[in-house]
Amino acid sequence: MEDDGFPHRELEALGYTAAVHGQKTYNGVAILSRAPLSDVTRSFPGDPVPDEARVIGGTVSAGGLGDLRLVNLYVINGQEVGSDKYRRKLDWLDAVIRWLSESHDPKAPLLLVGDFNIAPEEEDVHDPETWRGKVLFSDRERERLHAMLDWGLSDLLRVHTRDGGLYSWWDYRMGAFHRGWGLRIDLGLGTAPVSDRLVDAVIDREERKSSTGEGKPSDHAPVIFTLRDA
DNA sequence: ATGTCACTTTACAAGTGA
Repeated sequence: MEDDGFPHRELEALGYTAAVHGQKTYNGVAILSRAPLSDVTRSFPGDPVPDEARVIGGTVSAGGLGDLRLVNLYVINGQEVGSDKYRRKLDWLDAVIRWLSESHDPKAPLLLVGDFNIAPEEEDVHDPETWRGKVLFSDRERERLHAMLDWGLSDLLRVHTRDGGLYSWWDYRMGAFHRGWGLRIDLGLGTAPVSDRLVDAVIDREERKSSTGEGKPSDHAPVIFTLRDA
């Protein structure tokens, strides 16, 4: 939705403050916080597509944790390897990596979350042989993700487990959820001050079931990270 | 590997992008 339609009042009644960067149809990101939120930024310097609402950042002042810089990304999907959109995805990821290294400190608490539209490793894909070389799992996309990790981030779900089958997205088509055809493309990446405080990382697969809620689930499931106070 | 879904337009179906 566009920013004008966002239900700020309803969320405030539930104790949340929200920073939004919305757009009709596709794109749109937000941060909801129960702790004070400041220094909200939208898009980023060097963004090749600044008119697409794909990035929002904010500083969460969460009591004992101290100030945490939170960045929420909606990475370009890329459609198909070899397409113009795929090329645009790689270029956009390169710009994000440049922005990270030029404007952030790997020693400071930074949490990068969102729909990365990239499955990092084989255990994050239900059938690596089917997905090898395909969009969401191609080598060039995964290289970009590894460049982010090499800069100084940890894939938070992987801090405490190497288990496979921990997926966050299942295609609506082909009964993919029922057949277990999932991918882990929704990630949380944290610098050392964040990963050091990670208590737990879980994916709430229940939310993907059509028996949950109003029966119209998203194709993504929530990914939940719990951090302890400093 | 494409069996769905939500959204758009000059709309009352068909294309698009995920």
